Amino acid sequence: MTPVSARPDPAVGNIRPLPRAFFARDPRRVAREILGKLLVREGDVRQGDMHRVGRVVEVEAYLGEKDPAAHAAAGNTERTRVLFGPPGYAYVYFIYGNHYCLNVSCEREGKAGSVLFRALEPLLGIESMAHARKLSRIEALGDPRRLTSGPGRLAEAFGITRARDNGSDLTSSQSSLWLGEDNFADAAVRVSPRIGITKATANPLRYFLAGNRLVSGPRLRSSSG
DNA sequence: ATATCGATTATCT
DNA sequence: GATAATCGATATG
Repeated sequence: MTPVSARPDPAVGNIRPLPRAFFARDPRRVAREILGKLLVREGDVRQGDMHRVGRVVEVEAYLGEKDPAAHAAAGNTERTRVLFGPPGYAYVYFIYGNHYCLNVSCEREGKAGSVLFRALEPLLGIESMAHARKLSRIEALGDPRRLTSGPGRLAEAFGITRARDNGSDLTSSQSSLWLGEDNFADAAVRVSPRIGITKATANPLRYFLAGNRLVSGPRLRSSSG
Protein backbone atom coordinates (compact mmCIF):
# COMPACT_ATOMS: atom_id res chain seq x y z
CA MET A 1 0.00 0.00 0.00
CA THR A 2 1.63 3.25 -1.11
CA PRO A 3 1.13 6.31 1.08
CA VAL A 4 -0.80 9.17 -0.48
CA SER A 5 2.05 11.52 0.23
CA ALA A 6 2.57 13.00 -3.20
CA ARG A 7 -0.27 14.68 -5.01
CA PRO A 8 -0.04 14.50 -8.77
CA ASP A 9 1.74 17.52 -10.19
CA PRO A 10 -0.76 20.20 -11.09
CA ALA A 11 -0.45 21.32 -14.71
CA VAL A 12 0.27 24.79 -13.44
CA GLY A 13 0.77 26.34 -10.02
CA ASN A 14 0.18 29.90 -8.90
CA ILE A 15 0.39 32.21 -11.89
CA ARG A 16 1.87 35.67 -11.46
CA PRO A 17 1.28 38.33 -14.12
CA LEU A 18 4.37 39.47 -16.01
CA PRO A 19 5.29 43.10 -15.20
CA ARG A 20 5.18 45.77 -17.90
CA ALA A 21 8.97 46.15 -17.68
CA PHE A 22 9.28 42.62 -19.07
CA PHE A 23 7.91 43.88 -22.38
CA ALA A 24 9.72 47.24 -22.43
CA ARG A 25 12.72 45.75 -24.22
CA ASP A 26 13.99 44.62 -27.60
CA PRO A 27 11.47 42.13 -29.07
CA ARG A 28 14.25 39.55 -29.59
CA ARG A 29 14.91 39.51 -25.88
CA VAL A 30 11.21 39.40 -25.02
CA ALA A 31 10.66 36.58 -27.53
CA ARG A 32 13.41 34.42 -26.11
CA GLU A 33 12.34 34.97 -22.52
CA ILE A 34 8.60 34.58 -23.02
CA LEU A 35 9.08 30.93 -23.99
CA GLY A 36 7.83 28.82 -21.09
CA LYS A 37 5.50 31.57 -19.86
CA LEU A 38 1.70 31.24 -19.76
CA LEU A 39 -1.19 32.69 -21.75
CA VAL A 40 -4.36 32.88 -19.68
CA ARG A 41 -7.95 33.36 -20.85
CA GLU A 42 -10.29 33.97 -17.96
CA GLY A 43 -13.44 31.93 -18.39
CA ASP A 44 -16.80 33.61 -18.72
CA VAL A 45 -18.34 31.77 -15.79
CA ARG A 46 -21.87 32.89 -16.66
CA GLN A 47 -21.51 30.96 -19.91
CA GLY A 48 -20.07 27.89 -18.21
CA ASP A 49 -16.69 28.69 -19.70
CA MET A 50 -13.55 27.22 -18.16
CA HIS A 51 -10.32 29.12 -17.70
CA ARG A 52 -7.89 28.37 -20.47
CA VAL A 53 -4.13 28.25 -19.90
CA GLY A 54 -1.38 27.38 -22.36
CA ARG A 55 2.39 27.40 -22.16
CA VAL A 56 4.18 29.47 -24.79
CA VAL A 57 6.42 27.19 -26.90
CA GLU A 58 6.94 29.14 -30.15
CA VAL A 59 7.08 32.88 -30.95
CA GLU A 60 8.52 35.30 -33.49
CA ALA A 61 10.05 38.75 -32.98
CA TYR A 62 9.02 41.69 -35.19
CA LEU A 63 11.34 44.63 -34.93
CA GLY A 64 9.20 47.64 -35.75
CA GLU A 65 9.40 50.21 -38.52
CA LYS A 66 12.84 49.13 -39.71
CA ASP A 67 11.73 45.49 -40.14
CA PRO A 68 10.29 45.03 -43.65
CA ALA A 69 8.30 41.97 -42.54
CA ALA A 70 6.60 43.80 -39.67
CA HIS A 71 3.19 45.43 -39.92
CA ALA A 72 4.81 48.44 -38.28
CA ALA A 73 6.80 48.97 -41.49
CA ALA A 74 3.61 50.55 -42.91
CA GLY A 75 3.80 53.21 -40.20
CA ASN A 76 1.43 54.16 -37.39
CA THR A 77 -2.01 53.58 -38.92
CA GLU A 78 -5.42 52.72 -37.52
CA ARG A 79 -4.51 49.05 -37.82
CA THR A 80 -1.05 49.23 -36.25
CA ARG A 81 -1.49 51.88 -33.55
CA VAL A 82 -1.12 49.40 -30.67
CA LEU A 83 2.36 48.54 -31.94
CA PHE A 84 3.37 52.16 -31.46
CA GLY A 85 1.82 52.42 -28.01
CA PRO A 86 3.17 51.33 -24.60
CA PRO A 87 4.48 47.76 -24.04
CA GLY A 88 2.46 44.82 -22.79
CA TYR A 89 -0.69 45.31 -24.87
CA ALA A 90 -2.39 42.92 -27.30
CA TYR A 91 -2.03 43.60 -31.02
CA VAL A 92 -4.56 41.39 -32.81
CA TYR A 93 -4.83 41.36 -36.59
CA PHE A 94 -6.96 39.52 -39.12
CA ILE A 95 -5.26 37.69 -41.96
CA TYR A 96 -6.12 35.74 -45.13
CA GLY A 97 -9.81 36.46 -44.66
CA ASN A 98 -9.93 33.70 -42.04
CA HIS A 99 -7.68 33.99 -39.04
CA TYR A 100 -6.74 36.18 -36.11
CA CYS A 101 -3.20 36.32 -34.74
CA LEU A 102 -1.98 37.62 -31.37
CA ASN A 103 1.07 39.78 -30.66
CA VAL A 104 2.20 41.59 -27.55
CA SER A 105 3.62 45.09 -27.94
CA CYS A 106 7.23 45.65 -26.86
CA GLU A 107 9.69 48.57 -26.58
CA ARG A 108 8.08 51.85 -25.54
CA GLU A 109 5.49 54.41 -26.55
CA GLY A 110 6.46 55.73 -29.99
CA LYS A 111 8.77 52.81 -30.78
CA ALA A 112 7.14 49.79 -32.43
CA GLY A 113 8.15 46.18 -31.89
CA SER A 114 6.24 43.03 -30.97
CA VAL A 115 6.22 39.30 -30.40
CA LEU A 116 3.86 37.02 -32.36
CA PHE A 117 2.54 33.95 -30.54
CA ARG A 118 2.85 30.93 -32.82
CA ALA A 119 2.18 27.92 -30.59
CA LEU A 120 1.10 26.97 -27.09
CA GLU A 121 1.04 23.74 -25.13
CA PRO A 122 -2.51 23.37 -23.77
CA LEU A 123 -2.56 22.92 -19.99
CA LEU A 124 -5.97 23.88 -18.60
CA GLY A 125 -9.38 24.32 -20.20
CA ILE A 126 -8.67 21.87 -22.97
CA GLU A 127 -12.37 21.17 -23.45
CA SER A 128 -13.08 24.87 -23.94
CA MET A 129 -10.26 25.06 -26.46
CA ALA A 130 -11.62 22.03 -28.30
CA HIS A 131 -15.08 23.58 -28.38
CA ALA A 132 -13.71 26.85 -29.75
CA ARG A 133 -11.83 24.90 -32.42
CA LYS A 134 -14.90 22.80 -33.26
CA LEU A 135 -13.09 19.60 -32.36
CA SER A 136 -14.38 16.68 -30.34
CA ARG A 137 -12.73 15.84 -27.04
CA ILE A 138 -11.27 12.74 -28.64
CA GLU A 139 -9.84 14.66 -31.58
CA ALA A 140 -8.34 17.30 -29.28
CA LEU A 141 -6.72 14.82 -26.91
CA GLY A 142 -5.57 12.62 -29.77
CA ASP A 143 -3.70 15.44 -31.49
CA PRO A 144 -3.27 18.57 -29.32
CA ARG A 145 -1.47 20.22 -32.23
CA ARG A 146 -4.83 20.76 -33.84
CA LEU A 147 -5.73 22.87 -30.79
CA THR A 148 -2.94 25.42 -30.35
CA SER A 149 -0.08 24.73 -32.79
CA GLY A 150 -0.04 27.67 -35.22
CA PRO A 151 -0.92 31.34 -34.68
CA GLY A 152 -4.41 31.09 -36.19
CA ARG A 153 -5.20 27.94 -34.27
CA LEU A 154 -4.14 29.23 -30.87
CA ALA A 155 -6.10 32.42 -31.40
CA GLU A 156 -9.22 30.45 -32.23
CA ALA A 157 -8.69 28.07 -29.29
CA PHE A 158 -8.51 31.05 -26.92
CA GLY A 159 -11.42 32.93 -28.54
CA ILE A 160 -9.14 35.81 -29.54
CA THR A 161 -10.58 38.37 -31.96
CA ARG A 162 -9.65 41.90 -32.88
CA ALA A 163 -12.95 43.29 -31.62
CA ARG A 164 -12.59 41.57 -28.26
CA ASP A 165 -8.88 41.72 -27.50
CA ASN A 166 -6.98 44.28 -29.59
CA GLY A 167 -5.49 46.89 -27.27
CA SER A 168 -6.13 44.99 -24.03
CA ASP A 169 -3.55 45.02 -21.25
CA LEU A 170 -1.79 41.64 -21.10
CA THR A 171 0.02 42.51 -17.85
CA SER A 172 -3.14 42.68 -15.74
CA SER A 173 -4.84 39.60 -14.32
CA GLN A 174 -7.96 41.79 -14.35
CA SER A 175 -7.94 41.46 -18.12
CA SER A 176 -9.80 38.60 -19.75
CA LEU A 177 -6.54 37.74 -21.54
CA TRP A 178 -3.14 38.05 -19.86
CA LEU A 179 0.38 36.68 -19.64
CA GLY A 180 1.88 35.11 -16.53
CA GLU A 181 4.56 32.86 -15.19
CA ASP A 182 4.72 29.93 -12.83
CA ASN A 183 7.84 28.07 -11.74
CA PHE A 184 8.53 26.39 -15.06
CA ALA A 185 12.21 25.49 -15.37
CA ASP A 186 14.28 27.01 -18.14
CA ALA A 187 14.39 24.85 -21.24
CA ALA A 188 16.61 24.79 -24.33
CA VAL A 189 15.68 27.35 -27.01
CA ARG A 190 16.10 26.96 -30.75
CA VAL A 191 16.06 29.67 -33.39
CA SER A 192 15.09 29.71 -37.08
CA PRO A 193 13.91 32.09 -39.79
CA ARG A 194 10.35 33.36 -39.47
CA ILE A 195 7.46 31.57 -41.17
CA GLY A 196 4.99 32.86 -43.76
CA ILE A 197 6.74 36.10 -44.66
CA THR A 198 8.14 37.27 -48.00
CA LYS A 199 10.48 40.05 -46.82
CA ALA A 200 13.54 39.83 -44.55
CA THR A 201 13.15 36.07 -44.70
CA ALA A 202 16.69 35.17 -43.65
CA ASN A 203 16.72 36.73 -40.17
CA PRO A 204 16.60 34.09 -37.44
CA LEU A 205 13.80 35.66 -35.40
CA ARG A 206 11.65 32.60 -34.68
CA TYR A 207 12.21 31.12 -31.23
CA PHE A 208 10.89 27.81 -29.95
CA LEU A 209 11.42 25.23 -27.20
CA ALA A 210 13.69 22.40 -28.32
CA GLY A 211 11.91 19.08 -28.71
CA ASN A 212 8.41 20.39 -27.95
CA ARG A 213 5.76 18.61 -30.00
CA LEU A 214 3.39 21.58 -30.02
CA VAL A 215 5.78 23.70 -32.08
CA SER A 216 4.38 24.37 -35.56
CA GLY A 217 6.41 23.92 -38.72
CA PRO A 218 10.08 22.93 -38.82
CA ARG A 219 11.47 21.94 -35.42
CA LEU A 220 15.08 21.23 -36.28
CA ARG A 221 16.83 24.53 -36.89
CA SER A 222 19.81 26.06 -35.22
CA SER A 223 20.46 25.57 -31.56
CA SER A 224 20.68 28.45 -29.15
CA GLY A 225 20.66 29.20 -25.46
C1' DA B 1 6.35 12.52 -45.26
C1' DT B 2 6.14 17.05 -48.57
C1' DA B 3 3.63 19.92 -52.19
C1' DT B 4 0.08 22.68 -53.88
C1' DC B 5 -4.01 25.27 -53.70
C1' DG B 6 -8.50 27.67 -52.46
C1' DA B 7 -10.87 30.28 -48.94
C1' DT B 8 -12.12 35.15 -47.72
C1' DT B 9 -11.52 40.18 -46.18
C1' DA B 10 -8.89 44.23 -44.07
C1' DT B 11 -5.55 47.08 -45.57
C1' DC B 12 -2.66 49.46 -48.55
C1' DT B 13 -0.98 51.01 -53.44
C1' DG C 1 -6.49 45.57 -57.71
C1' DA C 2 -2.99 42.94 -55.06
C1' DT C 3 -1.38 41.13 -51.08
C1' DA C 4 -1.25 38.88 -46.63
C1' DA C 5 2.96 37.21 -39.74
C1' DT C 6 -2.67 30.89 -42.15
C1' DC C 7 -5.32 26.72 -42.30
C1' DG C 8 -7.35 22.58 -44.01
C1' DA C 9 -8.05 19.64 -47.81
C1' DT C 10 -6.27 17.04 -51.45
C1' DA C 11 -2.71 14.82 -54.11
C1' DT C 12 1.35 12.28 -54.32
C1' DG C 13 5.90 9.68 -52.61
